[in-house]
Amino acid sequence: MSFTEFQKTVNLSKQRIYSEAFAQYRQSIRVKKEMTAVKNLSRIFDATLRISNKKGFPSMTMRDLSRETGLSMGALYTCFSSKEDLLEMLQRQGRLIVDRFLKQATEAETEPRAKLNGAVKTHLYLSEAMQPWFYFSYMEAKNLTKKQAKMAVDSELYTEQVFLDILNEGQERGVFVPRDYRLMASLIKAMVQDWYLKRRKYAKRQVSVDQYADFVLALVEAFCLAPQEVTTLNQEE
Amino acid sequence: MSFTEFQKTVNLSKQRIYSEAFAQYRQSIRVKKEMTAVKNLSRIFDATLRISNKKGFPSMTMRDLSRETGLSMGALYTCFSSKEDLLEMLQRQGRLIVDRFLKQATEAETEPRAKLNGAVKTHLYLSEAMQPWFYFSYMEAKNLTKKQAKMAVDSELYTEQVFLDILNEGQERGVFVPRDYRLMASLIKAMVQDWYLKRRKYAKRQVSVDQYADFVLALVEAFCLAPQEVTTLNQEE
DNA sequence: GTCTATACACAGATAGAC
DNA sequence: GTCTATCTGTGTATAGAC
Repeated sequence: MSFTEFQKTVNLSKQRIYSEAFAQYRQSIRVKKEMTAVKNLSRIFDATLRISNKKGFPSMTMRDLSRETGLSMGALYTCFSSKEDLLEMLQRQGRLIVDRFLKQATEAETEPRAKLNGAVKTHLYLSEAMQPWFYFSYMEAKNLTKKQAKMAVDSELYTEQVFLDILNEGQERGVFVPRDYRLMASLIKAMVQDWYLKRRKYAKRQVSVDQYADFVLALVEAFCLAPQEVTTLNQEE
Repeated sequence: MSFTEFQKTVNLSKQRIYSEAFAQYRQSIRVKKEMTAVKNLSRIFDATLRISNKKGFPSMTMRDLSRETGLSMGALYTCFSSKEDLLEMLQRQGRLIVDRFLKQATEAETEPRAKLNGAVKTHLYLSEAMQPWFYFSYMEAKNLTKKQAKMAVDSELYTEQVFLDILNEGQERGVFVPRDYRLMASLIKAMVQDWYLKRRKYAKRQVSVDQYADFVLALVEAFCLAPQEVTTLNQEE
């Protein structure tokens, strides 16, 4: 799947998930009509990401948010019960989308190299399609409650584990040579993160997400691929 | 130089630089005796890093800082004129140390592979010796003034340029094969940053800074080294 | 449901005693 | 030089009119 197609499916699923978010938070939300709630919540989430990614969530005031959304303070507080509650909702709905996409994507391939390729591309595509949310989650991790922070760390470790499992399986099957794959998985994660953390730098240099993905994969394979696989690769070309 | 030796030289130079910081900020500091100022400033800087790296600089209150340093609010404000001023001083003194060490380190080697090795190790050692400051600078970049933010970005690009120059020179001399070295330099930087951003994760897994450095270098060389260099490498062993 | 006006808490900063 | 007590601004959150 190309990135453009991927982007579309993410946007579609966003709408569904906003509705689900409303259902889940119905208790803590005063607004009763779903349409109003979803419409406002999506504006609020977008505005929160825009403002927070400029000056940080703790420095974003409710008056900032009121200005950016065009809603009054009163209207804002019918959608959430506190600033902390807003953070939690934003956090949760983002993870909902991410989890859904990552789970479905890892099931497609079976061959280790194709699996690795798929995993890296899915992660990069997803972080590109939801860049503001990924950036926000990384930078505001400190402001989360203990429970929320643990979930954030867990989901990061889960990602790493996906890479690690693929690398280990590849080694067992003789596709990859023995290496410290724990460390390798961490570094793949680090490189994937750099893509959304330094989004502007790469945009300025006109590096596309596909170029980035291919480069990271080539780098990792140069280090991990067994010699016979490299030969196979050359014959294919 | 081993990391332990490196650590010592950094600590020595810290003392000198605190004195210099005092000299530089003499105008905006009310305290007159150098000894008092330096003693307090170093306590304040350390406490600021400790608190901010837990909850973020904007969420750190002056009362937090007062508690952590054991100094009263009044005493704090004799050392700096505002919270923003404190941020600027901390930022500047950190960069002073970093610049000094990076400049002196790049001059030592001439051969491309040794140069790359030296550059990566110096960066990792320095970020390890001053981990709280590096973490702080990365995370609080949003809170800096425009001028300060530009300096932070510049110094990041400078680092990348150091790696890029080494890689390009290596390619010209036939030690490295042709690659997109702009992107390669960015990824090296990303991996170096991951070391100080995820300090706890690596500590928990008992990965030492030397292990990390060696792994990153092996990964990069597997991708960039010309075939004849790999042969040379194997013969050496 | 949405607005305006306001309550209340707490932040940064300083004055003045010692 | 350092302390305690206090000023003033601004942030979150809500009450009540429309």
